[in-house]
Amino acid sequence: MRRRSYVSSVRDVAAADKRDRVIDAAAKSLRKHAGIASFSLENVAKAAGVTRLTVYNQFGSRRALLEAVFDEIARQGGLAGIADAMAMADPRAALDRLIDIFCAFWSRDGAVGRLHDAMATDPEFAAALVERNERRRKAVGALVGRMTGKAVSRRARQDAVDLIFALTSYAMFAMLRKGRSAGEVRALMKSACRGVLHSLSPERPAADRP
Amino acid sequence: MRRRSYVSSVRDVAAADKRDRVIDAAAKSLRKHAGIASFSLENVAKAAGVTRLTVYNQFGSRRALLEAVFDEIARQGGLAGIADAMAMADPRAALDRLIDIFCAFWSRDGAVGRLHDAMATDPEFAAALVERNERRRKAVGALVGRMTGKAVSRRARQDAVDLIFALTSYAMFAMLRKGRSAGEVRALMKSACRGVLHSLSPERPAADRP
DNA sequence: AATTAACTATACATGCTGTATATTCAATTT
DNA sequence: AAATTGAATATACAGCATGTATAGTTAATT
Repeated sequence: MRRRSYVSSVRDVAAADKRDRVIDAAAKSLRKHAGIASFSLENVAKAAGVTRLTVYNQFGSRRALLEAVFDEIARQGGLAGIADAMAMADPRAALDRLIDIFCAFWSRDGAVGRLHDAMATDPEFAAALVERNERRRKAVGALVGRMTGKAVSRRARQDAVDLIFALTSYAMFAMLRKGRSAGEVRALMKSACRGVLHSLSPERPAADRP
Repeated sequence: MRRRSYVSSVRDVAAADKRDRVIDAAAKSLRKHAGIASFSLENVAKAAGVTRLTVYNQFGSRRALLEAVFDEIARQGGLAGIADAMAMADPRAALDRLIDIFCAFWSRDGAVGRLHDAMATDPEFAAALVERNERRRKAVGALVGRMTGKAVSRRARQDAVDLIFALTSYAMFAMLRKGRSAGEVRALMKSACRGVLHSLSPERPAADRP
């Protein structure tokens, strides 16, 4: 029974500190090991110098820890620049900027790839990441909307948005990464997106029409 | 010690039969359950009416069973048409045909998606599937080669091949599937691939050049 | 000085993969 | 017909994972 309340201070700081240590250890483990399969709370706890139970006290579940790791990486990850990009006058330049931002994010930390792998085994975690990706989808949708006049059908616009969303996904980044520098991947992504937009634009030259 | 040899007949037939039953049960389990996480040899064995040990006797490991399921689906999957497609005179038409074939394959059996999910947790299984996908990569490479003259740089050709390979992957199919019929996905994939090839072709109109 | 809350130690339930051993039993071989 | 073979079984075990439960420790707060 709780009769006194006991709020904050040194206690909370120490807990937050330990929490950070656990997240760090988890990220390091994801970065180090080859597959998500070898990621376990046991190893993370050991690496962080705490008990496995402490991890449960802090995060509640494996899934919650993974989400915390993702959010921490996202927090440090330069995604703040998105607002600036969206504020640019030219929507095409803004899309290029978005691609820069997300490619930097995808390549920033190797743990990101493993977190995407975790989507395969944990549907609820997958839903959590999908939800976080909606921000990108919305951004792409807004930019495509600004680029296309009313001559373009709703359907064609939706196709373009979905295509660009897929082209700028982590899955696509990972597929194109093999044999390329990060810069080359960025350039290729931009080129591919331009191609999508090109086939959409009403002022395309006659030679392009079917 | 073996002193007599004892070859084939009713025994082998029964074993092959049971093997098929196990593969069927595994495919059904993959189709039914939401995630690859709930796929276990225990459940498969139970569903197939055999012991878990029988599964091990037949396949040796969880991974080998998954590979067997994939190969069985591929065997029934209409991939035989690839040779015909490659024999077509027009490489662009051939690519369209390839996209039809692979989209049909991706959508044929829901288990295919779960098998791709299994790549995340089992690197060796992932390698096995990647190896099976090389056939598609080679086909795309050959078609792009036939489409491009020597005016196109090796690098640009490689970019096009990788982009089309990625655009025709299961991952892309799955991403575009949401909110679309299989036919719409096919059409969208074809359109996207045409866009890639378009930006590559030397006889493109002046308006397209940077 | 009493109380609170985070952390720990330990144990347990459950489920998975993979290996080992002994046994059953129908099909084959001699 | 009798001996032999081999797939399938029954049963057990080791190892590792997640998640839960209980009781104890310790330092900050009231």
